[in-house]
Amino acid sequence: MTQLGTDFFARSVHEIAPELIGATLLFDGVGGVIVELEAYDHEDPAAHGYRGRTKRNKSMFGPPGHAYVYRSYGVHWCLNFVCEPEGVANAVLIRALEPTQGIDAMRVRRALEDERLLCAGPGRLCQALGITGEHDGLPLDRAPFELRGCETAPEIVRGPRIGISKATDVPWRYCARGSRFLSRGIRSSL
DNA sequence: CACAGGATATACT
DNA sequence: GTATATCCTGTGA
Repeated sequence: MTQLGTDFFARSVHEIAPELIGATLLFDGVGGVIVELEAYDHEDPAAHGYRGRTKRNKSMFGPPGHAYVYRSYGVHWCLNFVCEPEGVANAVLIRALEPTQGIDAMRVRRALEDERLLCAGPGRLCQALGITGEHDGLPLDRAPFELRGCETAPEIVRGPRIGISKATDVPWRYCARGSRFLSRGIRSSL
């Protein structure tokens, strides 16, 4: 298992995104395998960084290899990984995990038995791991975060992104093929 | 399936 | 200032 550090994120989001499928994300020892994510780049009208820096998205403009945590619909927290180059706001939205560690802790936080739904969505995942706005801007290669690559890359399916109204034509959603822990099903478009 | 919940940002008057 | 949209989810029809 390789520890994924700053150098891993020092590349284009579109290279990084598919390589993160199958990686293990832990937060304070709780987490699992990434099975779903989406890429957002700085020329992307659907991305928060597209219209420039604000108080909410400032950590998107910070150094790569750090977390960008934002509040969605005033209710949920969502976790992104900031990618190179610094200062233009490229990031990967983590959308779903397959729970492997600390499952009992996640069940308590989510008040939910069903393992399949513990981390099946960006807001659910943050609730299960206990990630909030306090953790915005933290480095991913240091505690409480832990991020490890996998040795054998899983089969990947790409498709259009979810929950956006702009740039819906680009297939920048990546999923582990056949995973039952996805936030929603995917119809492979390419 | 529809829709409320409610912070943050932008686009209006 | 008000109105509308948003990288979502739980609940109830």
